[in-house]
Amino acid sequence: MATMTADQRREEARAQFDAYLASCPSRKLLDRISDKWVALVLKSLADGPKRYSDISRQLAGVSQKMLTQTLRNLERDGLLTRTVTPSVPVRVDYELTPLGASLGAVMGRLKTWAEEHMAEVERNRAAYDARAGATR
Amino acid sequence: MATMTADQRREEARAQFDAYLASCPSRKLLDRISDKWVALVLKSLADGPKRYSDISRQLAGVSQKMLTQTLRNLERDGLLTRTVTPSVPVRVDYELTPLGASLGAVMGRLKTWAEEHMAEVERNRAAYDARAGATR
DNA sequence: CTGTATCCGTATAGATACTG
DNA sequence: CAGTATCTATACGGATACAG
Repeated sequence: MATMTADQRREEARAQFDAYLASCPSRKLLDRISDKWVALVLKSLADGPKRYSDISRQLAGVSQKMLTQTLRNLERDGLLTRTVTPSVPVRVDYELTPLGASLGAVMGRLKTWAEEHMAEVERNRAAYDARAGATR
Repeated sequence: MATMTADQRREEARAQFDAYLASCPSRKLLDRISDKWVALVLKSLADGPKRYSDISRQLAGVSQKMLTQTLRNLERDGLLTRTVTPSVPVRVDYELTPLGASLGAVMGRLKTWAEEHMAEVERNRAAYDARAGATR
């Protein structure tokens, strides 16, 4: 094997790590669920199918663009189904698949942890900032 | 109460929803853990304390800037501790707090779901793309 | 009603160079 | 060894206008 500079070795290690990350299931999952509206859509659909406008009304902060984009991505991944009723005006219903529902259950675990511990995190953060502010 | 246009009502609903989101523990948690390197750092420290350079070597893809930033944020939130040993050269050790370890455990659930189901998600995605491609 | 198309401002990650 | 400071490119969310 030819000799390599430290820079070359570093670069190779980085490339390998990036490849590892790209194939890592956990990483892919995190990329998917950390989209800003995914968790909220999953939660909105957790208690049954809903129409586009219903979801839109429930998640008052979401733009049409982002809602459509989020729904499309979730449909693409098989986490929900999209059913078009060609009436006038058209009606589109979204419903979680079993796969989507099971992901929703896991997200529920996160929610539980958040409700139990985020207040402590907030306190830690405030204390840290107070210390940093005091020494400045 | 004064009358409001539909636009005004919409805007108010959006403002309220944004406020709700800002105070939602789950949202805050998701914002924190979806930082690109948080999960990896938690995992790296799961099996015991490590030095800065050790983490850096293990996560070959991370830049110094992002690693430092991630570690600082986690320290700020009380999820890990930072211990400086003023030798020459300096030595800095990072270690999960119990809070950080408990978050790591929850992340483990996500990992399990990912390992069990992400392959199916990938297949769904590929099938969806194949359909979309065929009709184009 | 349920979208699509386009533009724009900002936030973020990363590269690079420098320091105690 | 363990950072800090600065710059840049890109991606992303959001606003707006339009359409089937």
